[in-house]
Amino acid sequence: MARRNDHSRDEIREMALAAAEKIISEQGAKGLSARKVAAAIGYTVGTLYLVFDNLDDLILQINAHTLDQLHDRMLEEQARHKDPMERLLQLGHTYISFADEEPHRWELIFEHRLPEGQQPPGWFREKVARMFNLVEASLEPLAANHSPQEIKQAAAALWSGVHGICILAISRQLDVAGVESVQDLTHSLMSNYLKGFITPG
Amino acid sequence: MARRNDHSRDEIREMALAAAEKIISEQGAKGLSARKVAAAIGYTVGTLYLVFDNLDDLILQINAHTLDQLHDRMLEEQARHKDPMERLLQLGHTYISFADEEPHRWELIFEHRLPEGQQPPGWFREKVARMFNLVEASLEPLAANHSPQEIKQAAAALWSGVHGICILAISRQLDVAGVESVQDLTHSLMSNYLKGFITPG
DNA sequence: ACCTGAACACCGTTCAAGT
DNA sequence: ACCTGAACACCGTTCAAGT
Repeated sequence: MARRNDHSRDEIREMALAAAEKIISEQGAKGLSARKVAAAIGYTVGTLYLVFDNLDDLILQINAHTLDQLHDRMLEEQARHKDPMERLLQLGHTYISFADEEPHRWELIFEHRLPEGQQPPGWFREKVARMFNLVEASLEPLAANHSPQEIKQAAAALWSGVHGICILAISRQLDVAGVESVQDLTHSLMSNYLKGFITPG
Repeated sequence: MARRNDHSRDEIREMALAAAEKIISEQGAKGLSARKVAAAIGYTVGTLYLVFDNLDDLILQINAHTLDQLHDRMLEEQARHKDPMERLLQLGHTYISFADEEPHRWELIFEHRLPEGQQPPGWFREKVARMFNLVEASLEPLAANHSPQEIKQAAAALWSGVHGICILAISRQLDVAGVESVQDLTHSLMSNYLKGFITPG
């Protein structure tokens, strides 16, 4: 079973991340374990600790990758529209679609808790901020009569709202609420909020 | 260490739930273990399995209790207002306050995942529905010109929105978005949405 | 009848020892 | 130098055996 020198540090890292993502996608956060990842790439558990600080570190890196994918896709699909309102609404729909297609990986971003008192590293927080900034930037052209502070708050409200729909949809709690189409609900939330926000008085 | 006949089945159940809630409140979901709960009430692990099916069952019962408390408090604090709009807004504020005061217990309701394919029992789903119905009922007097179906959807949108704010606030992701007051954000979300929803045209 | 205590199959993490 | 394999301190869950 000795595989020494078969792979570089970086190769092992990539293999481990890919294997871990597969486990998460298929079985969710509960299905992940260091031993399973190690087995999947043909190494011993100990080897993982040469490449990651611990499981939290590994999960953080998976989440970083997921956030990158999500951000790329939001940019991509938004680029298909010219109308500012449609560009903003598209962000919400892309967010929902992604969560729907990759529920376990999407959930992991927001469910993963670092040990008490520890907070995510700066490079991770920036990836979250970047996504939020996309909402803010897309809202701006629609809200010329508002202060930057008001726009920031509105962007946070919109993102929170869409995010909440995702969470409740994934945990199937919206069934109870008699919701039929999650995309319709998202549209209703965003367009009514925007109508209220933009309309003067 | 033999405690036989010291307590009835029901007493052990209550003691275990109380001990488990304390652990959750203080240390979060990760801090909970069957062995810790057993130790806290002076019994062996095996005893817990005479009283609960498994850990998931225990957590479901904790969550049921938390949902009851939350619902009671929403009713209570709403009763302080007569104005329909204020009654509705109060629901959001109470929801946020509760999540802020009991983050770990509140999180557990929505983070806990049953094993693949299993869904919560009917009595649990009813507790979630009851909370949602409260939002719907409070929205009704404000939306006389809308169909029951539209009101249902609007209630779902409002609840999702407030819920999303809670989640992002607790996981400290709104800091990144430059939000100062969570209660202000909640007010902005609800009042702008309602303005858009109620305003004709 | 009620509860224990030990067992089983798993964990995350560390680190001396092997090649 | 690189990785292993065994160890340590934990898990959830079960169930024969003790009182």
